[in-house]
Amino acid sequence: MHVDDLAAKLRDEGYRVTGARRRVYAALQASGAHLTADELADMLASGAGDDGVTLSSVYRALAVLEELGLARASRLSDDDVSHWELAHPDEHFHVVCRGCGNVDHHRGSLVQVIDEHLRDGHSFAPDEITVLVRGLCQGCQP
Amino acid sequence: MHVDDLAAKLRDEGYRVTGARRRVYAALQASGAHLTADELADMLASGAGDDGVTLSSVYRALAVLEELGLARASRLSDDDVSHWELAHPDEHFHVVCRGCGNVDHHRGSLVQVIDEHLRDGHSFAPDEITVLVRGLCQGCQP
DNA sequence: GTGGCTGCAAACATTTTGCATAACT
DNA sequence: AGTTATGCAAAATGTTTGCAGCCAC
Repeated sequence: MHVDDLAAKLRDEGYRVTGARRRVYAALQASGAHLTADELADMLASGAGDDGVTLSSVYRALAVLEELGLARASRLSDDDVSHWELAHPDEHFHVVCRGCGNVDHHRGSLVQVIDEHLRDGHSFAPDEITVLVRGLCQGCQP
Repeated sequence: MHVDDLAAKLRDEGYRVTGARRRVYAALQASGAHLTADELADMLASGAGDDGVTLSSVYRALAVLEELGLARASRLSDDDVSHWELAHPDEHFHVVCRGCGNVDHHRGSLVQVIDEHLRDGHSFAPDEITVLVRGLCQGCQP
C-alpha cells in the first residue's frame, strides 16, 4: 500500500495524517522486516535537520495502524518485546530460525485448515489464528 | 505426575527439593488452568501459620520447572502476562474464547502436520510450534 | 557445615499516560 | 480557530536481580 493510500485511509477513519504516522508506516514498509518499537524509534530518531519521531509516538502510531488493520504485532521471541510488521492480507504464519534469526512468512493453507476444523467440528468461531514455529533453518542445521 | 516424582526429577537434575517448588507445582496441578505468576503468588501467599511463597520465588520456581520441561508459559492474551500450565506430553494448542475467557486444550494432529510439512517440504527443523486461536465458543456466539 | 534457595526491596525493560506545546484540518 | 497529535518525563506493569539469612543436603 502506497503512503498516499495510507493518508486516505487515515482520513477516512477520522485520524489525522501526521509525519509520525507516515514515517512509521514507511519505515515498516522499507525494512520489510519485523521491528520493535525501540528499533523504529532509533531509525526515526531526529537526524540532521529532520524532525524525528519519539518512542512514545512510535507506540501511538503503531496503535493507530493496528486499529486500521495495517500493522500487526507478534511475539517472535520469548523475551517481552513485540515485533511489528505491516499486515499482510493473505494468511500466513511465522517461521523463526533460532540460529540466524531469520523470520520467514510462510504462506500456506494450514491456517485455513485450522479455521475450518474448529468452525465445522467444534462450533468455535475463530477471529484470530496465530501460528509460530521456532527451530533451525536448513543453513543452521548441524 | 505425582509430587513425589517431581522430587525425584528435581534431585536428578541437581536441584533441591524445596517447599516453594513443590507448592508451585501442586498449585498448577490442582487448578488445571492457566495461571499467571501473580495469581500463583496470591494463591500461595502465606496463610494461617503456613509459610507461603513470594512472587519472586514463584518466578524462580517456574523457571526451574520450565527448565525441567514440566511447565510451559504461553501468552494467551495480548497484554504482557505469561500464563503458566503444566507441560502436557502430547501435542496440543490453545483455543481461547474472547467471551467467557475459557481456554481449551485442543488435541489434534494439526501441530504434527505443520511439523512434517516444514521438515519434509522446507528442510526446516522445528523444535517449538505454538498455535493460538482466539474467537468465540459456541455459548458465546450471538 | 556448606551452598544453593528464599524473602524482601530495589532495579530493569517495555509500554502507557498526563500535560503543555505544536501541527493538522 | 479548534482540537487532535506530539514530545518529554513520569508512572505503570511484569519480570529479574542483589544481598542477607535460612534450609535442604
